[in-house]
Amino acid sequence: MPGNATSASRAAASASDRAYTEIRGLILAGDASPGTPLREEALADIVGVSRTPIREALRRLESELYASRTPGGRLVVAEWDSDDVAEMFALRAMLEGHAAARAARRMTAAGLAELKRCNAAIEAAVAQPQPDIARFLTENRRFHDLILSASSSARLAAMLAGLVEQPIVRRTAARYDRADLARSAHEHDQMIQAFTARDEDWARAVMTAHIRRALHAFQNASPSK
Amino acid sequence: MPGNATSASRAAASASDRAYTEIRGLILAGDASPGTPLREEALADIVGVSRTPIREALRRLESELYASRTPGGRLVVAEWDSDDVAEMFALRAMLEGHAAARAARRMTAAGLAELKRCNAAIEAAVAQPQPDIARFLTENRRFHDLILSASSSARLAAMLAGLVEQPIVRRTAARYDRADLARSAHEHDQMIQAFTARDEDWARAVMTAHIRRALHAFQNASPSK
DNA sequence: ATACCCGCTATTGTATACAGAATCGCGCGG
DNA sequence: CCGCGCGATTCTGTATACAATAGCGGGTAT
Repeated sequence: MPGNATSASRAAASASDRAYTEIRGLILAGDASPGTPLREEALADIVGVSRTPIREALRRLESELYASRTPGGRLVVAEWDSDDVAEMFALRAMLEGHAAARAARRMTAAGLAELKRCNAAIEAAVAQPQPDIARFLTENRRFHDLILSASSSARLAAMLAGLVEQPIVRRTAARYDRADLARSAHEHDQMIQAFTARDEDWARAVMTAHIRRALHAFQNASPSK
Repeated sequence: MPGNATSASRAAASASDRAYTEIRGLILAGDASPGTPLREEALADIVGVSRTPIREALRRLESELYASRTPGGRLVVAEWDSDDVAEMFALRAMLEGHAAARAARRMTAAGLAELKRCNAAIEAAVAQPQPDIARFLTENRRFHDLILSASSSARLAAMLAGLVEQPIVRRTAARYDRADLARSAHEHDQMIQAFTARDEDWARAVMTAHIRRALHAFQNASPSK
């Protein structure tokens, strides 16, 4: 059984993608604290590729604000204060709300059926004696992705890509109690109803509320940070 | 007088930046129509740099949806249909509206004074017998940049960066008649009032209306496209 | 003791070289 | 006559080499 699951499952991706994932992982895990310089050669040694894919990964991380540039052009790990996290949630609420509104216009019967199956899986994961958080996270992500894809806006998808931090979602869900998890599923259900009714405003409002509630759950989970 | 003004004025920027600007220019000018393959070596010859900076420019253009990837990993000039342009305006309206709301909270006296001077310049440019469109565009951009910077959100700035297409703004303004231009200045003035009153919702609403009007001006200017 | 200047080193920016994958055209077979 | 497979060619992905520049530390003069 060579290697661990994480690296094995990503072995097929390109070197740039692996570099991106790995470096981002270092940042999000806190192994590289804010202000730490991101030196290309050092990272190349860590990831095990040359500087070229490292550079591409860093440019991407810079554009997503994981890293910031010093006056002299060096990259350092960016500071993420609570204001920025709140801003990320606010932007997500707006953009995913917009996605939901678009999706309400464009939703197909097949897409709707898939959403229902997906949320049924979420409800099942929540209903267990010990809620299955991992399952919840997987299916929750899928639920949101289905809506995003139903919105048929590549631009929206691109903008949201760098905004939906799974580590943040995970931390949020980890603090959800059963009632919160059930509420989430219920909100998803409301969205399905809004899609069925093709009511854009309703869909937008439910999605916005859904994400803003997540913001406050996250803030309660880590009050000082 | 060697070279032209454009290339001369950008000679100091890095090779990657020049590549980005030049390639984007080719796309926006229509020299490279949608579907045209963007081959790295060919572009390297055109721009006069090696493939490395070309690659960085292309990754950036790809992330901003100027280019899209074929199944095999080749880049081609992306198709921009009227739906996508409308979507860009919609997103701009949301995001700049959000920026205006944040700015209303954070606006300083100095920032407000600068906005007033800026809009005075716009009004002057509009009031001339032959409205000074170039001046209008410069100061208009500055006006919006001032608000964005007053909003103090690096993330918002990053998201809007790829969205505010000067060529589109230019085409829009080119079709504005004097009344439209005056209306623009008047809307700016309303924003200044909203900032003075620190009324977030007002600022957001005026900004949203401002940009949505621009969308319709743009659509009227090029009805078939 | 402190502030400034100079030279060295570390680090990024750019170019080039090489390897692997995808596409296109040709010839073959149905 | 059309479809399919296979090889040559083209293109991208990655590694390495070279150039330029920013930052740091030591040394010196005031």
